[in-house]
Amino acid sequence: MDIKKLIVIDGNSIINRAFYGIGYLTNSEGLHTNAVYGFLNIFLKYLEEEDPQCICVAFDMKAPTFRHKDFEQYKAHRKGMPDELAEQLPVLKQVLQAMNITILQKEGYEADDIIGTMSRLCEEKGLECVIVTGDKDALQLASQKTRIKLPVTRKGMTETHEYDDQAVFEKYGVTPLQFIDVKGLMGDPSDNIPGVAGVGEKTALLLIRQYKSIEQLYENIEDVKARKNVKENLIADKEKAFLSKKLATIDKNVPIDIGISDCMKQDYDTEKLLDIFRRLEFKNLIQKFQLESAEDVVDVTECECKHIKTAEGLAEVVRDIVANQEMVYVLYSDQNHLHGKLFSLAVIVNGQSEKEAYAAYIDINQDLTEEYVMDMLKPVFEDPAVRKIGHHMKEDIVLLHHYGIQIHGLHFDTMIGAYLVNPSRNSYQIDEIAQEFLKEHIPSDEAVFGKGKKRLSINEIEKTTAVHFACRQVSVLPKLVKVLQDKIKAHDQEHLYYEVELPLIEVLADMQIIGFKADRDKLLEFSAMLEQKIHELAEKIYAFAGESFNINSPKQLGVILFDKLGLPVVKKTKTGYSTNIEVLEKLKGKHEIIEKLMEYRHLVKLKSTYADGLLNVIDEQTGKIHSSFNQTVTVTGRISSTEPNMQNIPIRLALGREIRKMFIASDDEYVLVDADYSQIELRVLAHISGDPNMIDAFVNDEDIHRKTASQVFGVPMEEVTSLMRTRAKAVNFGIVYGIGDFSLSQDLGITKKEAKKYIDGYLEKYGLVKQYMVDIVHLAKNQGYVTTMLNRRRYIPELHAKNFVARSFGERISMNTPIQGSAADIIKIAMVNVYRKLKERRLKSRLILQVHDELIVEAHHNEIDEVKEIMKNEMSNAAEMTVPLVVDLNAGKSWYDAK
DNA sequence: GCCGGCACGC
DNA sequence: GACGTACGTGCCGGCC
Repeated sequence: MDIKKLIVIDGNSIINRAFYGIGYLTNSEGLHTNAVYGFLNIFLKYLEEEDPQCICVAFDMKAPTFRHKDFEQYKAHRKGMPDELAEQLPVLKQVLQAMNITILQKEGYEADDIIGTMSRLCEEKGLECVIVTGDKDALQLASQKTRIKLPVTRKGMTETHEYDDQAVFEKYGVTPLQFIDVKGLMGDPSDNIPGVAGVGEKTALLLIRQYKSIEQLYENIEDVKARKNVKENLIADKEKAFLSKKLATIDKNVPIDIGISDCMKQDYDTEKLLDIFRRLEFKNLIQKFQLESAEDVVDVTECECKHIKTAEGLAEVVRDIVANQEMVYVLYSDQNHLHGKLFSLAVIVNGQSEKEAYAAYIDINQDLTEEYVMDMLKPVFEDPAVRKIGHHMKEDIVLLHHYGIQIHGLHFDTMIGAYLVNPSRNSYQIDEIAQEFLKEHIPSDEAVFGKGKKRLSINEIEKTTAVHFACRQVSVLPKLVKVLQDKIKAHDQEHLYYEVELPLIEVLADMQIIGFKADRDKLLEFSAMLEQKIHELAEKIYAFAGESFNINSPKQLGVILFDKLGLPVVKKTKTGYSTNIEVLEKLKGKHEIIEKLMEYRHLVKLKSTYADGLLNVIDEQTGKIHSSFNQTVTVTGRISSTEPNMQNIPIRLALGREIRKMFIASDDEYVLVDADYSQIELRVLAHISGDPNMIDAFVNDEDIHRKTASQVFGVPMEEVTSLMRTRAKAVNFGIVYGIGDFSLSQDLGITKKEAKKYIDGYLEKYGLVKQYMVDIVHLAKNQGYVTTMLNRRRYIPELHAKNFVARSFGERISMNTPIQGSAADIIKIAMVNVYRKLKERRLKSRLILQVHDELIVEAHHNEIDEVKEIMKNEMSNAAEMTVPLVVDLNAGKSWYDAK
């Protein structure tokens, strides 16, 4: 292979960035892994981008360098790296070794010097050199052949700034080599390089642009025109300037005995790499590198697995299940749950008396027909005395429903269990939680079935693979139950689990099964109307633009607005001009096109996401929308909704609100009853903080926003203006959602300072709220997590971040999560109780929707008053609080009318 | 198939 | 003063 390009990574600098960039990540043994993980992601990204033939990573060594000999204070005050980072350095080196990547380090030199040396070697051979570092000092190495890639964090995103010599000059107006002089003048506090007092980056750049180098600057020192004290300082600190320049100069002649050809890319040592990645629990990297196939992952103690093929075999399994009064199972089906087809199931039958525990795999085929299997299993699934243990049982309930089976006796759902133990995971797949809680590896669903278009169902893969996979999956469940039960008990979450979350599974399944009737014709009509208006608007926009283009493309729109029409650029995104609503608001009045664009955006959103989006998910057989309500997605304990998301149906703007007219009762016998909590979060806050002022407001049923305005602005209630009330409302909102002064200032279009003033004023008037905020952050820091009224828990590792942004984020979510999470607890209790009451009284009415603080029951017209009473009672009595829980009720034929 | 920009709700 | 700010889901364009 011809060598054309070398990529050289500054190991210390990149791992450092990664460490501070990724808040917190450990494997289940508590070994910190964030820095290694972040490093590898950055590393892989650049390898992909550059596709070099040669790769090396340079590291600093602990030993003093030549710079220390010149200047003993060099990096003197630098604190050693934190232990959490230090422990990851050797791990990273192991990973790199397993990847067969050359590691360069040399006593007495810094990584920078080694990098400089490698770049010199490249230049001499005429090769391209790409340097990846987080340290701007490396810019002095830029040339035609040498590019510096500098990852920077902007708006929470990592993006890369890339420099060759020209780019350096364009950005700074100095050449790469002059960059050394710049640093000589300005110094570098982080390395303890002194520089010249009072000279920062701005002044240094100006001076070097003018005088080209420190040497020439001092030759002409008399003529230097600068602020008086700058000149004085330059003269006084002359020695320091030269010393600093020397310290800042990268040594490109480090004696290393490794050449570029020694860095040739080689195959990874996959076995070693898999081993390390497993220990670090880098699951997605294992997949990305394709380090394991489904068969490799047998770490689970093999259990006896019976492949049931006959009616007699099935009968025996059923007998054993009934004898044990316990059924641990996993169902395998196609993905269409509402009308899904069951292909097979795996069950664990626990050891009873002399009989050994065993796993059984039952698949449905010619010998064991669907009807037969269902007939056999129905009594077992429906027997509440047979304890059901499964994973994601809501889907099982939905799936079995159309087979006419109602699962009873839910005993433990491992997915929900794992969620309560830690709601911050982004996946609760069986293999992942088995890894975390049992340290057992089993193949992932994706590894066996594939994903996306290529995904297969279990009856399309090889039989023995299927049987093994299913048995391994089901065999971890009993063990998971034990571990999770212990943790739930230790966390004092048994009430939350058994009385709230577990019964809620059935409620959510029912909501999904029943669905919400949608008016197809009206949606079609609405869509067509929007289509027409969008078309008209588009024509006007093209006319203003002088050409037609894709208005939906922010990229093309940016070109039109800012390049062609010359409107001022308000904000940029990572990839170009920003054209979001905030920007458009600022441009309003500057050009007629803007208002049309805003309207266009609004209509397109309504048409694509709502009108057409909803039409797409109306079930053909039922004519209803069967949203899936997920119980393990949010970190705060709220429920989420998908396909479609029923929790973001428009309400604020009149036209959008029309959409709610298309959600209707399923037939003439029914109406919708909508009940929503009034200010539930603020009431929770009043309760939790015990603030008498706020409690008073709710006990006396005052307008809380008005009251807040009166408090914060120091005027009597009746003198509160609508502007004051709006602002107070935003502050209340901010407190509830845990936003900071920045977001509040954005929301209100005021300065950050003013926003801070409001928040401070608020906390002063509600003194115990302030006390709560202080206490909760303190508590969270000490114990590592916060809890809600029902002991729902959220860990907040960000509180220990060194990075200010991450830490403040941690503080805000410490304050906010107990509020939002307790509100979620309360409405979940209410849901379970409303559902129960409707069942107990054998009513035809049924719960069909939850939107965070709102419940909708589709009520039979003979039952409306009873339903209202039930909802009101169960919702307002869901929790004992020092303030009343007020519920607003409405009934109507459509969601629009019922709200 | 994935990511970024944007926008809707609470 | 830094730094960029809740919780979600879904659509589109643009890139691979």
